[in-house]
Amino acid sequence: MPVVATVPDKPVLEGLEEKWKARWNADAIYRFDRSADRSRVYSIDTPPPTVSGSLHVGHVFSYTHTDLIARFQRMRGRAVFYPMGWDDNGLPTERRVQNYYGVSCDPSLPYDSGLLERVVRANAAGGLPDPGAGKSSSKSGPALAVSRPNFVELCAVLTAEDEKVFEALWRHLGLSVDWALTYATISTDARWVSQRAFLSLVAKDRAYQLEAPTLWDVDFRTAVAQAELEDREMPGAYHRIRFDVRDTGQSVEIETTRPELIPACVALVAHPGDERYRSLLGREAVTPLFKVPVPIRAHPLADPEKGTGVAMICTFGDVTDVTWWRELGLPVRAVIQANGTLRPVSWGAPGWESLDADAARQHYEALVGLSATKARARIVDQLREADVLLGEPRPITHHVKFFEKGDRPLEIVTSRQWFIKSMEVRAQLLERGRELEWIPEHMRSRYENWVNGLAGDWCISRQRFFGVPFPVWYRLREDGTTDYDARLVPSEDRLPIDPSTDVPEGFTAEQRGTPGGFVGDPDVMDTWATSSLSPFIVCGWKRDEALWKQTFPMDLRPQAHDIIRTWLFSTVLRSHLEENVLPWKHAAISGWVLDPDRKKMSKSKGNVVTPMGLLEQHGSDAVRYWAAKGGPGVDTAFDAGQMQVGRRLAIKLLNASKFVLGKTAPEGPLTHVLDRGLVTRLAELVRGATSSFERYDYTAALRDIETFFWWFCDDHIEHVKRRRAGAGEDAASATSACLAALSVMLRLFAPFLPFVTEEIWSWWQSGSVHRSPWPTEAELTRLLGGTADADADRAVRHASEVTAFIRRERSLRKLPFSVPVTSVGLPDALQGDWPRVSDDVLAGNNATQARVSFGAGLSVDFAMPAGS
RNA sequence: GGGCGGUUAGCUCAGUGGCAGAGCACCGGCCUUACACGCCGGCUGUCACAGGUUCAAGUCCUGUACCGCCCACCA
Repeated sequence: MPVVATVPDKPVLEGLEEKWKARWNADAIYRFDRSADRSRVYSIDTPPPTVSGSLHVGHVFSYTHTDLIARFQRMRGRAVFYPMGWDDNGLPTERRVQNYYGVSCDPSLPYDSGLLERVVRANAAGGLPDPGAGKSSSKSGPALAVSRPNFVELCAVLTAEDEKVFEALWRHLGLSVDWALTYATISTDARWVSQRAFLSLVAKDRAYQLEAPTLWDVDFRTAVAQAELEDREMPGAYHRIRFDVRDTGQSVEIETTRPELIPACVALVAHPGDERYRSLLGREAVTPLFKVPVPIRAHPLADPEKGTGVAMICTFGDVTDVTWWRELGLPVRAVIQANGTLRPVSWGAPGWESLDADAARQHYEALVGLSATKARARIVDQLREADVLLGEPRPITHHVKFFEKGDRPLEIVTSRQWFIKSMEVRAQLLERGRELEWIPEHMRSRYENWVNGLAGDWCISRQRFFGVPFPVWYRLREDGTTDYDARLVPSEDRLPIDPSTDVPEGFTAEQRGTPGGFVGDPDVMDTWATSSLSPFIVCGWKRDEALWKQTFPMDLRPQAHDIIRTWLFSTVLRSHLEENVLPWKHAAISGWVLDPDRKKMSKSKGNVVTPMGLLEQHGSDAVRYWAAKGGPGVDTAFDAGQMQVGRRLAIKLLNASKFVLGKTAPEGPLTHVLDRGLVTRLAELVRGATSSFERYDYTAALRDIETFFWWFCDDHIEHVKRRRAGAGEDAASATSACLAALSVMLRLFAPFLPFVTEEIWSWWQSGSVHRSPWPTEAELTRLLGGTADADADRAVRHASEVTAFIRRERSLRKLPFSVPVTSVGLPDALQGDWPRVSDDVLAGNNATQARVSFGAGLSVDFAMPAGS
């Protein structure tokens, strides 16, 4: 049957995105097949981007990688489960909503059902601000205090707008997501899963609440987890300070970078083996200024090399202080409060005993209410006046722990928090990490590094508003204090709840906050406590048993390497604790996009190109081409040049396809050796590309496919085009081979260049190329009569060699193609293949009249133009 | 300080024991009937360094240097 193709006269790339993204949506070609058997399903745990930030070129890069795999698996016949999520939960959204609507959250307020409409209407004028501009664009005037449910409503309204923009970009990029599966981390579903899974952990005693010293951000006024820390280099100074040793007339010197914590000092410590201080152990020192007697103790963590070898233990200056405090059984004498300032204390009262309470009061009065930094400057003056500061402070730079989103160093504040027990399952988590297939393999060590370095259980409570609330209330005693042991939890069918407005079973709303009544847990969960459940959210855990069986454990977790310690780790943990299984088979870790200076592209450097602008400038296929060149886990330079190359490739595909489809000669069996060689080599290409893709090595697949395609255009087409223009058996053979090659190459390119391949496919095929079967060796060898044709493959190589030689000679002699070849000399080795390829090779080189002879090597002569 | 990765052409990179490669850039030529948004060709190397294993090393081993990342490091 002759091919009927509708080929445009001048095919172009412009407009393909608009045309095909609409069609794919209308035809639902990426819809997940709910009837597919588990063995046929390929499920992907897509990273939900933070919608209150901006998508940048790094997202385009890594999400393309996932899409390449999704498209390959789909064409291989898998029912691909490929949802998109939006991370709209957490601090970034909270900040953005506060600024945008001029509101602040007050969890003690009752829900106001009319507030949403009023606030949104008041803000209706003017477009949405730039999502990235959150921090600086705060509204003037006092913030309107709203209840937590109202605040969450506003978050939902604003993030819905952001999500539309994100979705439009992903569609334009050609991600083959099933948009019917989209989820959001603050959605009812996600809150249900978070609360249900949390209650499950509590029931299994895998989660607990504890009042303990916790890493604390004084600006956000919330606890933070180990995974959210980062170290920053800060200027600081060593202050050498003299403490008197009680009853001896001796003194001892310490060095500290935080002299403002002297009022919080509870002990001094030295190494047990440090001879210099052995005689002091067991004695008491007296803190300067505040005259508090503190014990001098020994602990192996005290480093004789640091400072004077004696350290001041404060509650709490750093995590080592916490260790010392706990292991030495020391009292708490906390001065830093939640907002980072020094709180008032009663000198002389229990716990604040002083040998000179008046002096302590007087010195401390000047410090109360000051931030740590200001208090430090003040106390240095006091120490100097008291003549206990030895020498001047010695400036140093040191590393200080920060909340990754914070602006001031973390403090350690005692507070009541929820924790998930991760320490006790550390060994099993390491085992899970070994079970997981990492792409690339070496990323596993990042995970092991992190698990081995865990310092404590995972603190999941945050003193914020926008997030999933803890579904817990507490009884109030008759004296009005909270009885944290008398926990009230809702029945499962009420989830999700908000304990700040919902009422526990058996109570009335009036009993909230009253003696004998109840109070809701004020906190929300860490955003990772929800994100870690993404497989549970998308796969229908405890809500859709059929879907769960069909999709979980998932096949692929794609993500970047910087969140191995957070998202990947926490997901493995939750899946292990809840289902006792690894959440996915493979983890594909993408690299970063680097700017030409080899630095990670970041907004602050002002070098981020807007993704939509990029797609519009180069075309989505071209940008995808560049992205596909970056292998898994490989940081890749932003390179507009590669996008240009991708664009040219797409254009070349249009033109080559136009040529192949332009002649509708009858098809016939593959009689000609060059056609048989083409198909043989094609089968080899398919084998290699398939195996590369199966190993998630899409980069190698693309390279091989592309190389083949250019050879097809440059050599094969040039050889056969004249034969194909003729008639008869050999013309039919050429037509058949070219059509087969085109069909195969379009399908091979389809994951990389979904728009241009779909466009060309539509010229002559029905249905979507993205739903067509991935090519197989078998379909090609069938054309050859059952087996690959090694002789033909060799003949093809010889043909290309001769052509390359003639072209080189023509070029070196600067002769146009119109000057015909008069004679060709060939090595004897070619005698066997030559008769079968000579017509095509000679025709392709304007050499049809040339004399051919055999001898030692290659030679060629041209009809020299007159005058040369 | 611990761990991981990298170092190959001017640039970006591939190369998984067997003749050092691709694209870009640069230079030269060509409108040959799909494509001038094209085609053909050319130039370009201390494979970071030092040692070792091997018939054979860019590739495997040991060490060094530098770059990047992860983790730890607040007295």
